[in-house]
Amino acid sequence: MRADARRNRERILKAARAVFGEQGIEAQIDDVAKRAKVGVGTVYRHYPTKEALRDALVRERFEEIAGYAEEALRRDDAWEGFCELIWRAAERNAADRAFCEVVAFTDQSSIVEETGLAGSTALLMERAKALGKLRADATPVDIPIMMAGAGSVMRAHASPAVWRRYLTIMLDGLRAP
Amino acid sequence: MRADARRNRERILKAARAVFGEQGIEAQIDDVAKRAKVGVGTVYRHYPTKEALRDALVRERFEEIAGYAEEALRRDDAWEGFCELIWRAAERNAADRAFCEVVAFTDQSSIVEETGLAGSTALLMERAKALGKLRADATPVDIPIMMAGAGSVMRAHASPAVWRRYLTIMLDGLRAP
Amino acid sequence: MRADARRNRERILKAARAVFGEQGIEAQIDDVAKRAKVGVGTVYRHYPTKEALRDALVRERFEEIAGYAEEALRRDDAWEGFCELIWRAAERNAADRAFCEVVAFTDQSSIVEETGLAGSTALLMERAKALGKLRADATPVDIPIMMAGAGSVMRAHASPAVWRRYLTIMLDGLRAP
Amino acid sequence: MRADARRNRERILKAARAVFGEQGIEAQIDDVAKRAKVGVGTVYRHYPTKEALRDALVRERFEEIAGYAEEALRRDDAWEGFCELIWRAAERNAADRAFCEVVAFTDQSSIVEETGLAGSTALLMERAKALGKLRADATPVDIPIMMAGAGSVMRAHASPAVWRRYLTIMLDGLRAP
DNA sequence: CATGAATGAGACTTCATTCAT
DNA sequence: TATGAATGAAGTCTCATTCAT
Repeated sequence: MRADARRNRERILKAARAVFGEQGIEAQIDDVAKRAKVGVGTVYRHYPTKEALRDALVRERFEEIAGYAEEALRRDDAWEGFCELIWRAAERNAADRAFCEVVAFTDQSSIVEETGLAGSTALLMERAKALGKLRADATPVDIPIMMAGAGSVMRAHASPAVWRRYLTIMLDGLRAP
Repeated sequence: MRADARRNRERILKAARAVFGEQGIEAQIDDVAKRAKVGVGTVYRHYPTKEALRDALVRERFEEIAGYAEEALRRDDAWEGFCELIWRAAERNAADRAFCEVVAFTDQSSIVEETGLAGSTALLMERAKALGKLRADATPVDIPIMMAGAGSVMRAHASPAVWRRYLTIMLDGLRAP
Repeated sequence: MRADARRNRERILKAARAVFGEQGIEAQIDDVAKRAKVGVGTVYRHYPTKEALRDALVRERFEEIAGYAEEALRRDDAWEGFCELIWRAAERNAADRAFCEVVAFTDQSSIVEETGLAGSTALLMERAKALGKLRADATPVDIPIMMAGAGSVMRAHASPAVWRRYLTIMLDGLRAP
Repeated sequence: MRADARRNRERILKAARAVFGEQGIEAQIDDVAKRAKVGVGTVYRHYPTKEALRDALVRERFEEIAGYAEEALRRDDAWEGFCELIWRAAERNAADRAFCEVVAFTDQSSIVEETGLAGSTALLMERAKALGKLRADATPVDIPIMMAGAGSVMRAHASPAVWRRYLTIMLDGLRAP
């Protein structure tokens, strides 16, 4: 890919992050283009539909979170790693309106699978169960569920205190009795 | 209000319940009117904006749930009453796409307040705490939070098993340690 | 249908006739709306797609021509009736750019069938053959063929003399040897 | 012109023939470039507009047909030569969607003139008239007319039988009575 | 009061052509 | 000279809301 194309692609992604983050999935491609100081056509050249752009953003974020999961796996206490993963992911997502909307309303399990997040989380949870700290019946699907829930709580209630409270309860619910 | 006007209002509400329930907030007023066998103008006469109609539906549902809360208050064990309230509300909401979307994405606390649901729940939770069954730091805002979470889980994952699992974890998280 | 709706529908059709006639199938719906002094939405209410509007125009014209065919059937000499039909249809179409384009490039046989033009023409041709004036191997499909040919000649060559010459040759070709 | 430039020009023409032939005038320059394995810029360097490229293709074809006309002139019977010319040209054009569209909708007489096709045809027709086989009032403009008609028939009706029938009638119409 | 036709801003997307690399 | 990324006007269609009948 040519240097200028890569530069533009970056600009578009950056602009998209901002615009989607502020306005949610309803954000307009024209606004993204304007923000990126690029013609609409350029946006469409890189991402052939609005959905493609949105998915790129979502995937990017899940890749980042997959990175957190890798780090969490390196911790001694898998349960603590698990909790930290959840908290870090949530902190990261809190300001991103579109991401919250997407995970809250659509099943993103294929992306979760592809980014390796599913795998790492499964491993992490198994270990946490082995430690007797995670409830035995917890499953990897609980993660998307929590994220969906957290996403909507974040969208519906401005205050971080509210979603933090939500996560606290949720994690307590997941702790082994 | 004239008799026919009241009748129309009822028809509109009924149609709106069906249409919004099936199609979510994106549903069109025209469809509601068509279903109600009424002109769009009539819908707008009763509910000046789409939001007004949606709010009427939401309020109606919260009033129903407030009724459940009243019943729950009459039970001997407040914690059991609380759990039952949550489960009944969830069962009720599960099939209503628009309701899920609304509670998942917007703060409906004023309606919750006005319908008396806030008050009953507060009382119920106090009693459950007194029994030592609800965690001491639980607060009435946890209810809308749970509903937001459940709403999004319901929208994102078709299977009832998924949101039931979600509620189970959530209620376990709320149980006194 | 309400009086104002019918009036608008008429205005739209009239505007469409003019705009499509002048600019061909590429004409824009916005222009039709502007010409009809009506919002775009109104055009789309009456004709849900551009194609629907175009088809309405085409059908209208074929109905008119089907009327000519009825008249032609009432003439004593079927061959003369046939020729007259062709000439009248051509005169009618000559000024209509979109119609020429449509018949020149797309098979409109279903509309030809539905308007009854196919039937009348078949009858007319049978009689003309019985008189020994139309070549025995001529078939009703030759009509759309002639119209396609005439349409393109009309579009490609401004002068009426050119397409009249075309029709003359064509009809001579159809005359019994 | 440099050797590689000439080579590119050839590749572009070849690709354009294929792409326009398949998709008609609506074909995109990008597709031509892709097929030619060349950048769009290169196409535009050789042919400054889409029309220029299309015209090059049309001219090329008319030159080929002019060659047929030369051959036809060498035949003993000018009328037979004329008929053969028409048939050969038609067979050649039938598979070329863009060519059909161009001749069906635009007057290409200047190209017909420039390629010498006009001259050869005029001569051929004069001779055929002298033989008493071509109708006396036939003129060289009848050729583009027939081609326009045939082009549209070819586009509108998939089956070769249909346009062959068209040409048969047309040639019968041109035969001296 | 009821009706439903009309409105029109605004959304997404395409593609001929230009121009930086 | 070649490349192909960038441009952006323009086109189709939608839908919340208004208003004439």
